[in-house]
Amino acid sequence: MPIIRVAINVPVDTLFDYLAEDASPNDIGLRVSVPFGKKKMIGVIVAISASTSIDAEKLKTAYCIFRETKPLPASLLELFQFCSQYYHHPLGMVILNSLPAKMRHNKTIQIKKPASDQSFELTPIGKQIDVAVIPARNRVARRLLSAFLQTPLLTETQIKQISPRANQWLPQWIQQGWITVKPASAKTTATAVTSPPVLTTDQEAAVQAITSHLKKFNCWLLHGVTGSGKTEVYLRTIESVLKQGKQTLVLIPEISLTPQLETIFRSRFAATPMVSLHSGLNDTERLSGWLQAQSGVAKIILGTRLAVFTPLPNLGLIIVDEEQDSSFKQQDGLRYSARDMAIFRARQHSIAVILGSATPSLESYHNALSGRYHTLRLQSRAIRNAVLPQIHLIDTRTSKIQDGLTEPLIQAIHQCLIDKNQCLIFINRRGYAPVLLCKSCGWSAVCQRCSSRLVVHLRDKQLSCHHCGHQESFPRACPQCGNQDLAPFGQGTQRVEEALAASFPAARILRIDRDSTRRKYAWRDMLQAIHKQQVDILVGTQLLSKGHDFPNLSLVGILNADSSLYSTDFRASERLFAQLMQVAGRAGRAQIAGTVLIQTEFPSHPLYQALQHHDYDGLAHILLTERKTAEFPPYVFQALLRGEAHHLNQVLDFLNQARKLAKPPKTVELFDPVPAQMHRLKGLERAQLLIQSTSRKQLQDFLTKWWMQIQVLTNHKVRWMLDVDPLEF
DNA sequence: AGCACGCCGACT
DNA sequence: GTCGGCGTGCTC
Repeated sequence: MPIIRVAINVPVDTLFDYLAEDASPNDIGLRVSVPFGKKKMIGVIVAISASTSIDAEKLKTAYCIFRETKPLPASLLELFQFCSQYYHHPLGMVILNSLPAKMRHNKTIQIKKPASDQSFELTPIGKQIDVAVIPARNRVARRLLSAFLQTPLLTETQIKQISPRANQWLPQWIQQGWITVKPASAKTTATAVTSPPVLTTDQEAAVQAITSHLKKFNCWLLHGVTGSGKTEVYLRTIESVLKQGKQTLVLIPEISLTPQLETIFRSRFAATPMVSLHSGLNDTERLSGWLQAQSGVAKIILGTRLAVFTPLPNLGLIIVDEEQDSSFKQQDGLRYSARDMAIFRARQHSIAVILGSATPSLESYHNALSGRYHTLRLQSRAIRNAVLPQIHLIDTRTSKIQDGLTEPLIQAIHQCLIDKNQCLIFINRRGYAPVLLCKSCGWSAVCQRCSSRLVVHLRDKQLSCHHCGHQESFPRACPQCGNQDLAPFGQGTQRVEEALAASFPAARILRIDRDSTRRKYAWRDMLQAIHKQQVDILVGTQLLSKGHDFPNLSLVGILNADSSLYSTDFRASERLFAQLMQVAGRAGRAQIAGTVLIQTEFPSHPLYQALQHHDYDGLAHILLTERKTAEFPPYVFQALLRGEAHHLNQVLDFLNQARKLAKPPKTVELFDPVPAQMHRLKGLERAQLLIQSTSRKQLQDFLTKWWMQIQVLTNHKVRWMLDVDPLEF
């Protein structure tokens, strides 16, 4: 009887062998129901074999193989294998976590017939029905009828958008003669197809370059400022891939931007089946999208990072939009980078992958400089000939600050309100560890060993390096200028909103952050309010920097950006620049010339200088030089051994034990265990140990051996894991 | 991850 | 005597 080798969602990196009477090599990649301990589990068949090393009495028989869906293709299993090895995460967990929830249930999948997407039209009888006829408690029915009364012709998709259960009323209404069914072909008249714009020279060149090399692996770094028309390049390349009958995978960051891009894509490719896979979907919707992708029906797959693991039988192109965005790296469990997995997939299939960004990650930029990636630049703003925003710096050492706002900024807001334009106040309120800073010359305390910034520990008047563990005591005065007024840096920003309200009592102020957008339709409602000009001043944090066009926005004010300038995280400057570029891009996209005002204590800092001149390359070179001398990525490859337990000492002990076990080659360097930046999280103390090497291969080989050694060192008090290419420390 | 096994202390 | 605490080890 054949033996199947099954990957199961358990935290042990082993495959489990089972007897399966009816198994054949065609079943590799299918789901299988198996007995596991006392439980019934679902797994995925990854291999088939005639023999096994497992004792005959231990070997059990699989319950059944689920054959109602197509198996996962071999290339996808290969991707999982790579992912499991590279990130040191059990294969079964990698595979099963990538599947839609319904595929993880130990049940057969009910494949519903594909939606015909027929339309329904209100009849003359229907037009005379008053909404009040429907009992008020049938809220969905009322909404549906009012929708019909507004637009007499609705497609099934549109009806589903009103409510997933809205279609339950359709048969009844057809019987009552309120509505009639229209065949699907009638639909195209309802959606207007937008005519593509004329390409700029840069766009033309980019499209030309990519489309003429679609059938071999190439990584294209599409580098263009906000508004330079990256989306149009995506659309043209996709068009070319569609002509070959192939699928395109489009990965986007984890933000509320999905619907916007989806709308653009749908209106351009109205006749093309497209699915979008993001966290807003319920289990049924996700499964349906996934199945359409897997069957090859869906030609465009738009999704967030998890979508990189979707089976795509006919993949022709991958696009990673906003490639520098940190949400492409998962921050718990399997800590994979969807961007890097996308590149691996493109290489597997010998196809093109486009990394799009206005401010590429230094890793990608470095790869482009070294020739591993090809750069495509989009220089000019393509949209309506809009000009780049004017960026001005307000020196907070000379301008008086009141409740976080300077006089010039208040003046500018005032003028903006008079002109009946909208303004955005961007508050950078990320909680960074305090660093020691000289307010007169800008000197900050850095570690001699790794030039990472030292963190202030006020209790014992010590400075410590969260990279290598080095400790030293407070200096009495600034070693650079002798100033004795050294203070921990980083202030709260709570009072800014109140101050704004006090200064502009007549203005309508809207605060946008995690809390205020938590409610389901909050974000959508807010956007509508902004577009209808019901808001004068927007106050926001990180969330606001991305994506959306605010056509009436003419002023952007940026507060408290300096704290990231002196962060202990070596990537903070890179992130700040990307974020400020994005926020600045919000201003003056349409007819209005935008102005950006940045309040800072350090107006001559290279980052602000680069920002003012829209000079990404200038800053990138400075930052890369810093990274090179400090031996930080992209010049070295890193991994973290992370541990968490109830007491910090348990974690540190564990990390020290692990460190003792390690026999690293010369090229691999291990640092001392240090507490994590967020060292208390959910009641657990977290610490980590940095491993770094100039050779990715040697780092990997070392990690693989070390991982097995650590596993023997079983310590149930400490939960641990490896984080390869970490972004957060 | 679950779950069972097993070895110790505090109870009716 | 046994109930249950969680440290340890296994799951094909």
